[in-house]
Amino acid sequence: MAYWLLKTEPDEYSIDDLRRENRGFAVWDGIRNYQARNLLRDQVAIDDEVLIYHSQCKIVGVVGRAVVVRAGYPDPAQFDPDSKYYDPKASADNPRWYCIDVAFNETFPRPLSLAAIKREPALEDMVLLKQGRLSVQPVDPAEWRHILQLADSHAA
DNA sequence: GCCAACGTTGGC
DNA sequence: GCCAACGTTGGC
Repeated sequence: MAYWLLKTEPDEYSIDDLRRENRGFAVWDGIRNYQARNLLRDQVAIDDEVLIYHSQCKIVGVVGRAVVVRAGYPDPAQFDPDSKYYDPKASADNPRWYCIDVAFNETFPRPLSLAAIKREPALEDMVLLKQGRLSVQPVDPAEWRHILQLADSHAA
């Protein structure tokens, strides 16, 4: 059982979009970075828990959480010529990119902003702060607990 | 919109 | 395999 952080741009796809998914889950596709791909393919497992992070927006930060309902499998978008995620170098025999399925769990009463995360000594080693550009990243169990506590205390 | 950081590409 | 050029990400 592991913890992850997934980035998304809310203008493209937000946690509200995830909450409203008719099927009850989203295909987390379009990840086109090898380090993130390796995590999706090799590490992320069903029932792992996920922080949803909004980037490139007004309030940048962790906005809620979700759960992995299907482990890594080849991203169908890479085979679709009409998709912006199409990759002509990928084939069914030799897929390059992987996706997972995630289901909504909760939206925090208030987002935990990046600025607030940076203020927490307990979170100073988060991959988020060390490797800013990775869109799928591991979260340490202690970091996970700390973040949920902060999110709870914001509810008061 | 700017710009720093970082990932990818391609010539050699 | 190096490294410069280029493209993208993402905070501000």
